Amino acid sequence: MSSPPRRRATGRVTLADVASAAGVSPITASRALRGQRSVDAALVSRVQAAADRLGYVPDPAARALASARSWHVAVLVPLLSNNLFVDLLEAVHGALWPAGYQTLIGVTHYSRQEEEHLLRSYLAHRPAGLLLTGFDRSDASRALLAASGVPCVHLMDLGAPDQHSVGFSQADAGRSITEHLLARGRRRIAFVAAQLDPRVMQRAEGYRRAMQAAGLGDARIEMLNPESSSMALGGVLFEQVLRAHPEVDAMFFCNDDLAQGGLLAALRLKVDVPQQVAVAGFNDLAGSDQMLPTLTTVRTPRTVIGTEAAAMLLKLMRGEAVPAPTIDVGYSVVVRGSS
Amino acid sequence: MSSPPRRRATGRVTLADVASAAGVSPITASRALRGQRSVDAALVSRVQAAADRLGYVPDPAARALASARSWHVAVLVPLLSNNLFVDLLEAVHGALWPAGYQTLIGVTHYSRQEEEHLLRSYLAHRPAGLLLTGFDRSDASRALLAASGVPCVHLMDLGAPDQHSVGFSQADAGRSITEHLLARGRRRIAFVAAQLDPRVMQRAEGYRRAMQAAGLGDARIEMLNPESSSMALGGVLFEQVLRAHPEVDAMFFCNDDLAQGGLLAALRLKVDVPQQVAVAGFNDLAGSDQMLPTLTTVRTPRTVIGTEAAAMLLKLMRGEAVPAPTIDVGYSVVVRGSS
DNA sequence: CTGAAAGCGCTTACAG
DNA sequence: CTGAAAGCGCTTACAG
Repeated sequence: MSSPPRRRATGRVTLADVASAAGVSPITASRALRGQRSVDAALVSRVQAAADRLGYVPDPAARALASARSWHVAVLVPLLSNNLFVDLLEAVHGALWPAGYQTLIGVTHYSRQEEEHLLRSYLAHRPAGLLLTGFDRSDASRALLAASGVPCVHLMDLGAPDQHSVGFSQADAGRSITEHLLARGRRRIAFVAAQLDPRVMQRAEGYRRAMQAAGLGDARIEMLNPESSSMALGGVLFEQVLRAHPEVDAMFFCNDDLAQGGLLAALRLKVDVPQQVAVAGFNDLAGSDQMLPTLTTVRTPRTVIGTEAAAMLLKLMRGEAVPAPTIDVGYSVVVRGSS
Repeated sequence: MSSPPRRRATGRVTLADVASAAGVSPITASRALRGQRSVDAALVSRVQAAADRLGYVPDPAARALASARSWHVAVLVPLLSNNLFVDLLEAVHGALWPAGYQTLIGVTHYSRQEEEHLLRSYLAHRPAGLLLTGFDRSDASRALLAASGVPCVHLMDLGAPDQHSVGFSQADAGRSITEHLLARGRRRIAFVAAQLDPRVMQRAEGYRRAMQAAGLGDARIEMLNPESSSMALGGVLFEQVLRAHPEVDAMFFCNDDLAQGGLLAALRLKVDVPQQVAVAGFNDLAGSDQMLPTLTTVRTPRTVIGTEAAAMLLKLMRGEAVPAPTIDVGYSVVVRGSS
């Protein structure tokens, strides 16, 4: 005497339901729905119709388990409170979603440890791909990545040819905006920075190179503050620089939020910008074109970075070849009223 | 003659590996790892040790498939480019992550259709819970939600008692800030808005009630623009209002980014704030305390909303009772230099 | 081009 | 308190 089958029905419309409604086997239904060739066109449309009629939605968990892969792409960014990364994420999502991938967002707060923790967790989900900001990570993170074999593209910065990356040279950009200030006749140029993450320090390096090349290596003034970047901090630093170095005739802030804060502090203190001191920022964030005076800055093409990185990752996930491991999207100096 | 078993090994350390290493059955290992009572303490530590030694990471897909539930919580917000929602997300994530849940972020761009699409997709993943912004959604979305039975908490706004929500009265907040301007002696108060989403329109309603109550119902001036909110648009609207209604002595902008743009336009146009026209915003976004003059606004406690909503959802997901379906976290009027 | 069988890695539902 | 069996819903690998 056999007992009745123990069922654990979830009420879900399954592939088997679709298959029997269409009068084919589950495998054929699966292949038809996934658009695999080698299925008769007539069958495909019959399966498609049955799926539509029944309101079939594939179960991602079952799919992931059976195929040992998923349609998740994890994107790790340092912060969400900087619009830069939001723009990046929107672009990534906009490119990945139509291709059927789901974007998982992780925030590292510029911490190697948090990144490692997130990586471990996301990797357990067998993501189809990974998008990481920059190259600064722990050895353990690197090992996890290598062991996972998950395709990975790095954002914002340019890496060695053995790694995939889409970005631009942060150092060159820092050099260019400094050269712009030099070309405007400024000599006592201060570099003012917060956060001090690796990309900020590369901009610092660019600043140093430009000053050196102009024979002003000795005149370098750097105000480096490890706190997180904000308009309020920008105002504070603006004052500090002027107090410590009244001779300063220009300030290059490592990020626009600092620069905007600096510009507002200048208004408050009635420091004439750009007459007394020119001001430049970095990233061209929202509002920079609205300031008084409008802010000279470096426009960083994060939307392009997001789109191109997603496209590269899509290729890698499909096992296709990518033309080049590194895409340099460049940057541009936007000259406005503050310099 | 039986053929060899067909294996599809993924190289993963599985629960079975842990179990055999610990000398117990997979079920016992599973229970031990999940911290279920009814497992001998000695066994628990043996299993734990084996898991640690082998570097076992549970497979979320297998877990989701077997248990018909997941550890995903989907959060749908209108935008990421408004810091308000970023703060909200950080708070939600901060409360959910330690509890073992993974936050999936979806962006609706204030579109009912996009929300419906996202909902359909996320629901296929059997999320453990859902966090939605506001109450404005399509009938199809409502039906999907109801049919899914997934616990759901609504953010930012207060709903009917049959729905779970954490927020505050947008209308009351709009009324309060208008009353503040009235108390300062302003009479020709303009309401200036963009985006025009439901919460903005509730603030408009609060403005109207306050004006009505002050006997100024006829003096209402409303500048409603459906474009998305930005500092640049705030500047444009500031000018438009002044041109169309030179008698205006105060402007209540529905969001701080607009108000900041208005303040900068005032500087540009040399309109004296607050002497000639007072300015108020909404949300107390980054930079509002840095403007010249500093911006009077409504501080909205989005971090509290995120934390409380996550806590409520956690209870619902565990099947626990919640004290009340609605939590009103309130708001406060922050009076600064612009009014 | 199509399908019967087996398996992915876990947990539920029954037993004892 | 512990376990053998079955099942979750899909896809891979092998046949034909």
